[in-house]
Amino acid sequence: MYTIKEVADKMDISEHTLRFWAKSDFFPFVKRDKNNIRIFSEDDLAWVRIVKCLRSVGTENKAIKRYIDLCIVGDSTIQERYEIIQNTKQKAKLQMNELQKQLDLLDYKEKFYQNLIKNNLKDTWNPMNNIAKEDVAV
Amino acid sequence: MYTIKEVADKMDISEHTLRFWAKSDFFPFVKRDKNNIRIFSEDDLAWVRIVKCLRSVGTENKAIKRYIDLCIVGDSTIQERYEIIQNTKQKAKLQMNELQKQLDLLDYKEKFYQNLIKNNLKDTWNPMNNIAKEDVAV
DNA sequence: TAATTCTTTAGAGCAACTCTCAATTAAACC
DNA sequence: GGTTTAATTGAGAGTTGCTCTAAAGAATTA
Repeated sequence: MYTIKEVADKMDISEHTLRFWAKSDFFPFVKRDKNNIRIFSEDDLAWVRIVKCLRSVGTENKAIKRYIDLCIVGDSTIQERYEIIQNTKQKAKLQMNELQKQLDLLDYKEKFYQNLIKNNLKDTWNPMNNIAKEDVAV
Repeated sequence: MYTIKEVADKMDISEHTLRFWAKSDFFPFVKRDKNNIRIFSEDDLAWVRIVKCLRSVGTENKAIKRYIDLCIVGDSTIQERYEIIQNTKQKAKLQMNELQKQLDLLDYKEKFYQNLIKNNLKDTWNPMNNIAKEDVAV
């Protein structure tokens, strides 16, 4: 059993965000103690985990709520939930490819600056051509 | 030479976003034609590319503007720009790891639902335990 | 000439946080 | 027992980064 702060630390999500998510009905089964304090069970942590997962691959909060509502309905929604997970996975893979491309560009940039520094070169940039020619590639 | 729409198509960024970035002074060298229409050169595209890169790994717009201003200053800022790129690359790598973890969870979820469907099983979820036990792992 | 298309700017609207603050309660200290 | 300290709560204001709308002005097309 965890307080919201413990969940925040454990899952690396801010308390503010967890409260915002709670207010958005993302954790419909979290109980309160006699002082109205939220107490997360291990099962509740699994909900936090899937919400964090969906959110961190860009799923809109409205769609997350939809998924949660489907879970609550039960068996009859298994197929739809499966499709949501499939589509989300597909989106996440595209994000991977995109992120790798950006990493490649950062890599190129890093080497570009390394070369300038190592050889004590001047940046060939000037206001007339906007950017160093060597810097345009990739 | 490209209009903003052509840049939008070419770079897969919305016109709205490009205009917002332009208003944020991210493209200080884009010229206008006699009708005040923005004309992006190939060099300007390189700026768009690096802005897109920094943005898509989560760099704040204020920090992007700082990087651009450093570029404009010229040679004396090469070291600082190098460090920005290094730090950004590091951040992007962490994002890769995180994204891979979320992909792993989606993978697990996908198989979980596949199994339910294939074997015509019922979701063991019920309101008393919040979530299917099989669904808690990872 | 009129309608349509494209671009422009200003500014409203929106999603998803992020932060502040006052109220409540509990625990720790004097 | 009284009081400072710490944690949690909800309401609501503020922020970031878009996203969309609307009106104005050219240019192209019918």
